[in-house]
Amino acid sequence: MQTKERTFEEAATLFKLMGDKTRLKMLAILYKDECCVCELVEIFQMSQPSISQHLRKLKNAHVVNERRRGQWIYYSLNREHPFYEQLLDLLNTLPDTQPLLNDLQVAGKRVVCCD
Amino acid sequence: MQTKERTFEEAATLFKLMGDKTRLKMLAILYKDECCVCELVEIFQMSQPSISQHLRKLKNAHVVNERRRGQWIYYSLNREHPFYEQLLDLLNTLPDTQPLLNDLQVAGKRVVCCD
DNA sequence: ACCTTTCATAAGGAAATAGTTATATATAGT
DNA sequence: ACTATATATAACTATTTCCTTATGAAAGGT
Repeated sequence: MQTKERTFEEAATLFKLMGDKTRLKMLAILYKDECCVCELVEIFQMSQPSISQHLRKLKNAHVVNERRRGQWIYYSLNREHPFYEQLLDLLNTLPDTQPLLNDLQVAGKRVVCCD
Repeated sequence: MQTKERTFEEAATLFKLMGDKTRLKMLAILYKDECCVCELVEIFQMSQPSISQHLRKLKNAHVVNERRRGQWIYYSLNREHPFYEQLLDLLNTLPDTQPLLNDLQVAGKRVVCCD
């Protein structure tokens, strides 16, 4: 799975981001589909600021993108990230998070927004 | 690179260990060759307790093995770790650490020990 | 204009982290 | 037995991390 090389600094920064259970699961969820903040709040059952702060860290590292759609701000994996492919490989080794999104849908908590 | 699945907890624990620059570099070094503590102290120019504490964390997570040879205790990657192969893939994307070991050799600081 | 909803940011606190120095333990050599 | 070397552990400190609550800003609906 040889990809581009990088410094220990860069790599450690990325691993540190993935070293938090919440953020890691968050990435696994965004791998399935982009999500807005309130959906993640619902999934994680954590305070909204906490979710926002995790997202900000991921955004600052260019691991995720944000885009506003009306009231909602959607986050998604950044496909332009230099180690995006490698990230996908890692996320593939994690439990499937699709059920979480399905549960959200069933509970009517999935935000539907057509822009 | 599909390997075994694991919980977010397990994965996050491993990534957290790799999220520290010193430990990550340490793993990259052990990927090249087993090392004793004093060699790592020499390479990192850090206090011996600091090195030992990092190694203990890696050992507690079964990422590395230790084995005593006389006065020295050698650490090496644990090939039995459930995600050893994946770890190798990741370490392969990092800068080569062989020069560090060569420098150590040249400086006469490489511990030679035949057991 | 007003109110509601969504999200971000600020401020603060508890816990974890990574380093230090000091000390203890284990092995080797004399 | 004594000394030297290698390593581990304990105790401490400074910094970082992750959460909380409180507040502010942006957009939408009436």
